[in-house]
Formats: sequence, C-alpha cells, structure tokens
Amino acid sequence: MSGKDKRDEIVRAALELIAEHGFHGAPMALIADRAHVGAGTIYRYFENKDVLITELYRDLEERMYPFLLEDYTSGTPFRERFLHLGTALLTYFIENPLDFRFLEQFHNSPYGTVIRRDRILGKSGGCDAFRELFEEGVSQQVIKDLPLTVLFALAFGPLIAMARDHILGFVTLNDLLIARSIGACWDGVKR
Amino acid sequence: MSGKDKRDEIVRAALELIAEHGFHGAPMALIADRAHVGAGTIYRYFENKDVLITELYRDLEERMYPFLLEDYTSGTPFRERFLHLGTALLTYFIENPLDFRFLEQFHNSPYGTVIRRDRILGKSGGCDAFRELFEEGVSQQVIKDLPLTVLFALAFGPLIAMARDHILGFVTLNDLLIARSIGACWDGVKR
DNA sequence: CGTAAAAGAATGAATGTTCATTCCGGAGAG
DNA sequence: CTCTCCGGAATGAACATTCATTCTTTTACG
Repeated sequence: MSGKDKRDEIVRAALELIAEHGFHGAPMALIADRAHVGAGTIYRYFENKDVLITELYRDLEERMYPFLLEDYTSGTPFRERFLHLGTALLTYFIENPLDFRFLEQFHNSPYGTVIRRDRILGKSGGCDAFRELFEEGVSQQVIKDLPLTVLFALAFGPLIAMARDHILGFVTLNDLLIARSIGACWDGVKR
Repeated sequence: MSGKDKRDEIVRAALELIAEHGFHGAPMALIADRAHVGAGTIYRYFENKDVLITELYRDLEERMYPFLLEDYTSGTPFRERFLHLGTALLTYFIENPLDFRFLEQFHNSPYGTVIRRDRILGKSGGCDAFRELFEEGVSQQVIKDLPLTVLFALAFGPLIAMARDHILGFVTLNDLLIARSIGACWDGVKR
C-alpha cells in the first residue's frame, strides 16, 4: 500500500466514524483501527486531529463540486439553472449520506463557522455558482429582492432538512418528490 | 439560596456554556463554577450529565411553547396562522440566542435524533400546533400535497438557517425583513 | 546480481491531560 | 449534638499525542 493509499484509508475511516458517531465517537485509536493502521501512523500524514478533519473537509468539497456542476450551463433560463443546482445538491447528499452527515457535523462546529464567515466575506474559493446564480437573479428581478444570506436560507434550508430526514429514514424521497420539493423551494425564492 | 434556585442556576450555567462553546466546551467543572456551586453539588440535582442536558431541553421547550402560542387562535385564516407561528418562532430565536444555539447543538446530537424520531412516530407531547396546521392545510388544499416532513422542511429549514445567520452576525434581521422572509416561506408551501 | 548497510515508514505501548463522577470532611440548621 | 446538605479534592476512565523500537524499502558496493 502506497503512502497515498494509506492517507486515503485514514481519511475514509475518519469520514465513516465521524459521520456515523459524531466527532466524539471518533477517537484517533478507532480511526487507526478502521484504517488498518497504527495509531502513530496517522501523525505521519496529519499533524493532529484538527488538521485531519480540515483536510477531510477539503477532500469532500473537491469531490462534490464537479458533481454539482456536471451538465450545468450558465446559458439556460434562470429557473432551470436553479432546479438543476438544487436537484444536484439534494441528489448528491442522498447518494452520499456519509458525506452529508459529516458536513452537518462540520458545519455545527467551530471549524464550520469560521469557514462560513470566510465565505460570507467574499473569499469563496469554492463553488461560486450558487452565489452568481442568486446575484444575477436579483439584478434581473426574477427572484425576490432579499439579502443573499436570506435567499441561501430559503433555498438550502429546506434542502438540507430534507436530506437529513431522508437519511435518518423519516421520509423516503424519490425522483418525483425531489423534483416537487425543489420546485417548492423555487416558489419560495422566485419573485 | 433555596434548592430550586440552585437547580435553576445550574441549568442556566449549562445552557450558557453549551450554547456558547458546544457540548465539548462545557465540562461539569466549568458549569459548577459558573453556577457558583461545587462540582459535586450538581449531582445532588441531576443523576449525571445526560440527565442534566435532557432536563435543560425540557425546561427550554416549556418556556418556548407558551411564547409561540400567545395570541394564536385556530379560527383565523390559514395563511395568517402560518405567518403567526413562523414569525413567533423566528422572533423567539432572535430574542433568545442562547436557547437557539443550545437547541441546534441538541438537535445535532444523539439526544436530538431520538426525540425527533419520537415526534415523527406520533407521540409528540410537545407542540402539536404546527402539525395540526399543516394537516389541516393539506386537507383543505391550501398548501401543497407533500409529506408532512417535507412541509416542515420547507417551512422551518429557512427559518432556522436565518436565525443562525442572524445570531452569528452574517445578516441583520429587522421586523420588515422577518415578515418578508416568512412570507417567502409561505410562498414555498402554499399551493 | 547478491548482500549488507542506511534511510524511511510504521507501530503501539507509554505519557500527560482532561473530564465525569465519587467521596469524605465540614458548615449550618434544628 | 445530630443530621442534612455542600464543596472541592480525589479517582479512574478516555483520549490525543509521542517516541523508542521494529519492519520495509532503497541504496551502495563487491
């Protein structure tokens, strides 16, 4: 097993444990076990637990963005683009429940708040498609004239709640239901 | 200080610490300090930390529900009732940021998931007003015919996201903005 | 080639810290 | 004096991190 493989094994193990049992339920010893690696080995690849978690987050983002932007063309009508991005995001979460659960944990932790603050303050670096879409929509007067954060809340709030409910088994989303739900989100933001 | 006072001090201290620093940042020793109480004293009032947290949650619910249902009359038009409940909830969160932060932590923890599961399975016990409102709305065909969980997501998802953004200082909500946002939520759920 | 030395990687027991919980000596009420 | 309640030091479990040691790979040389 090469160094890269080993690093990936560690990241995967951390993702699984944190997604399934939260940050608490993921001691380094367990992560090591699940990665089939000695406890000390982790520290050859990551300076400490914080760094491991932050890098895991970055890995995740890099896997996610290409999926979201697949087949996304900035030329199509506004509503269509909104539905595309929303559906892609919800679909990604449903197909990758571990990623979703981890992201939720991450967001509700000191790490996440810092990252969010950076995003709001402009230096996005990640996926600007959402921001651009909304800014354009506001200036074209096709969506409500509300602060960007509120529009984000209207669009993603329901989406994340639905993903969670689906993953926890409180509801079963199928393609039709997803389409109707994203449509409802659109009704919320459209002017 | 009477026994009741001491209990309340402990609960208050726990709420503050957990809201501000998460479950991690709230060790029993700190809770004791902030409540001006010996570490051992906490265990005279609560069997263990889990019990303390669970009772704190119940205390919170009992403070919240009366506020939400104040001036709420089941006779008024449907849309009006929706706006009333939504506004009341968002207002409560904004006026009681500690309560909100704690509830968020609680929800994203093993405790919260169990409680939510119970709610979905019927034995609500808490605040049925929301459920009744939506069920009535669906049968009267004034809101979209979607599963209850999805309707909840559409209504509360944005609301919670907005409360968080406001409390973290990412946006400043005033009465007008609140009204317009809840209106947007209504656009999402209305048929 | 074969082999021996060196470098690099991996390991897991040991360490120090943090935390929930317990326990016992003492203060204060009756 | 007795009994109840309190405080906070003591305890032991859990955890992140370290480091001396072992194992593996690469290099150097006959």
